[in-house]
Amino acid sequence: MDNRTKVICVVGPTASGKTEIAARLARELGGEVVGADSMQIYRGLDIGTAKPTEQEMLEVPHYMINVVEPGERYSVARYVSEASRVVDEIASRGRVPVIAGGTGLYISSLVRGFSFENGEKCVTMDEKTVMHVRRRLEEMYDRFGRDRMWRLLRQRDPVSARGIHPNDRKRVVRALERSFEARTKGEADAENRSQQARYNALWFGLDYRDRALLYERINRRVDGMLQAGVLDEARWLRGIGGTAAQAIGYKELYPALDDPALLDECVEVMKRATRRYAKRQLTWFRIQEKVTWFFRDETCTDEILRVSTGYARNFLYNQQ
RNA sequence: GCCUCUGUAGCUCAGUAGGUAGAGCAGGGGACUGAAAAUCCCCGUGUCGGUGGUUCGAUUCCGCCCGGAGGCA
Repeated sequence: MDNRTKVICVVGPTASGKTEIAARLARELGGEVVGADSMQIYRGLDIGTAKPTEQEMLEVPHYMINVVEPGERYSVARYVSEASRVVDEIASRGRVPVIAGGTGLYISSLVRGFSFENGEKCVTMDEKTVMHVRRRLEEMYDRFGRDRMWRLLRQRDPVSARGIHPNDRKRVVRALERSFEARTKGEADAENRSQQARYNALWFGLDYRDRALLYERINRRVDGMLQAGVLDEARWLRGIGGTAAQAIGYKELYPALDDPALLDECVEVMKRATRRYAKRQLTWFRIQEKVTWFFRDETCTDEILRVSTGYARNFLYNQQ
């Protein structure tokens, strides 16, 4: 008997219509939406991250959106701990958690219940120390070169080294950081992998059979963001930084803030970055999760809702 | 109408002193466990405009035809 909490997940690339489908699906099922988007987490990044509208959020409760200030650092670890509390709370009221978002790492980690704790009696570095060690390791990487750093990693944490390319500075550095803590990254990963997922999830995915149509939608959406005033958001965000500064749709526009003649070029770069991101999202969901896909150029929204609601009801009430 | 240049990958172009071709961009596939909208890895066959000719062999040389650009009238 499986008594894990049941959740519905709605995933897909940007501009595939997750927001609308998730909200309507939640309404049909008597559910509430939990966002799984690393950038919609931030307050103030509204236009560029295509957040649900006020109206949509009034019609059905939304969580994990607008929860931190842009200057703050955020992470999967924090997301999993905060979002799982929200999911449990929704379920405890007898409502259905509908987790929707495009950040694969966040949603997968939440559903599987990855633990990022290091164990109670273990040595865990505090925030300041971590950042200091990280900076030192980055300097070393640049000075001594990727091969020496990768070999060092292999020595300290062979399991992680096997899965990390020497060119991937970010991961080599992160794994080395962990190698100074009690459990290495490799050990922690293996432990997480061996556990059963925390939630019993039914996955729905949105995509286009014809990739070109998705890309057209992305291009049009970017044009729409410009009209809606992303440039102002970019101007405001530029002075803030933090994890939010990584968001697509702002950093690409910075050059145009100083020289408006560069706008067209910046917009092209922004569109391309968004297209590539969409492709990465698809790769993640196709491979990492067992998703039931709906193709938006094949099935209309109402039909998708009708079918997915049916599957979801069966999953929630008739199984086991 | 005449002269010159030009037609090669989705786009911009390189190249073969005749042995069926390669870069950049676009694009495709993949990895991913405390930064993830981040970070990283892999992937280049296309009637070389069409059609005749020379040749063992033509995308490459020659003729004609069809596009495109410029110049002269």
